[in-house]
Amino acid sequence: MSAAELDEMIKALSHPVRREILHWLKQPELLFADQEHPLSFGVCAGMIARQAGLSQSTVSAHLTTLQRAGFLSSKKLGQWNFFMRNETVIQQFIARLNEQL
Amino acid sequence: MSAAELDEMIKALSHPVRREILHWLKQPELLFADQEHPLSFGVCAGMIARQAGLSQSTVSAHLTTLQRAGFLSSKKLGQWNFFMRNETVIQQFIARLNEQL
DNA sequence: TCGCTATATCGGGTTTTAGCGATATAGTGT
DNA sequence: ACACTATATCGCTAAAACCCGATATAGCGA
Repeated sequence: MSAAELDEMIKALSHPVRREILHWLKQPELLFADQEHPLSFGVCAGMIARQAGLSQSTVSAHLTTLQRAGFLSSKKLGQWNFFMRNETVIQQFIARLNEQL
Repeated sequence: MSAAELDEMIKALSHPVRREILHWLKQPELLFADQEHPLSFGVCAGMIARQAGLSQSTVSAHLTTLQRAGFLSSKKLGQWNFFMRNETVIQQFIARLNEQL
């Protein structure tokens, strides 16, 4: 993980809504049990937008930010885009922060 | 550590210069060995400014941000203000991030 | 094809952040 | 008191981030 990548990751976490999204996706069954598609695919963007209470475009941008930083991966199925946490990256980030800080 | 405090801490880390400052202060003897005052007091603002290569006022603001977030503490001696890392807070922050994220 | 849904991207207005020089505050030494 | 040093704060401009509605893209179903 380069310094530039670390920078992008920390910036991605510097917005409370993005941290919330990451947190929600830790246990999707708590908040998104009503999703029509299996949660094993991830959680689709619309449900996350509804939970956040922000506009669709705003939340889409937040998801893009989290994905670009590497914290989320996405899987496109039909017209839906499902997002899930990238646990490996998250752990690497914490470890890197631990030694870098 | 409240959610608002965590937010302030992450925002404080979201600027690369502020992360560098924290890093420099981890082993002050590597970069600030020429300080006239004992490094046990911390590192004075002027030396940090010189190292950062930014204006005095800008670096002073960065130091204030880091201090408000709790990452740095300062000790005023005469006309100098010495800054040092608050290791306890830094470790608490990492731990909190680990469980929150 | 047409209409509907889900999502991404664009354009623009508002807010926040970063940087600087100038100034204020305060300590030091003469 | 005066000059000098160290640092914080102010006032400002520039850049970045945030949010929204509107539009574009693409899949789905009739």
